[in-house]
Amino acid sequence: MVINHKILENAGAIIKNYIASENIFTEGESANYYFQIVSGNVKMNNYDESGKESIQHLLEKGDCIGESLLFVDRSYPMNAVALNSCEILSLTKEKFLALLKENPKICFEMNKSISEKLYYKQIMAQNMCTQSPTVKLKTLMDYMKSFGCVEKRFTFQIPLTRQQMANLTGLCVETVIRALKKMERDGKLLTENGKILY
DNA sequence: TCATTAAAGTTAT
DNA sequence: ATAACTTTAATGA
Repeated sequence: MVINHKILENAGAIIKNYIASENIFTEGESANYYFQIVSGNVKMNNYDESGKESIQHLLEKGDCIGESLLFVDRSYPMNAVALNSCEILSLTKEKFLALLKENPKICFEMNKSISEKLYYKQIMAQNMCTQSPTVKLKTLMDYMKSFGCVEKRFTFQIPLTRQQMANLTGLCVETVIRALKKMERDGKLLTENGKILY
């Protein structure tokens, strides 16, 4: 969790509820709130001209959404969409910035949060340029696994659908499936009724 | 080699 | 039930 729940509520944050596929914000809007997930999952995405979806980030409980836009005078370059029922704490930009000014510890946590997302972006930016689909998927899965507690081989279940992995890497689903099968053949991962163990 | 299209099977809502 | 996801196969850049 980036900011303590109580602190946020004391600062004036309220809980908003969202249903699956509901937009939290959309591309082009200006950022007026700080959002932090209490429960549920959220994706940040874009669509290209042909309608193909690209997923920027997948977020879960404790993560904040689009916080970097609160520090620059720009509109959102992507959408934030609830993947399931979500409870999200929201605090106005003004109150959020005031909270940071008077609380260095929270400010530090915010830096950590933004840096973590930047780290992911840096890894993926390089990844997207690499040609090989297996390398792209390996990089993505290594990153996901780095959050898992257990380090044993084939114990971490990738919490993504193949469709999501395709949208995260810019590959098409069919290529993801073929690449994963190849990796399974090469003993890089295990599969258990569709679930990927890495 | 990978994307695209199509078609069919499977899972989740 | 219906939509979303998975898989296989054929074709083309």
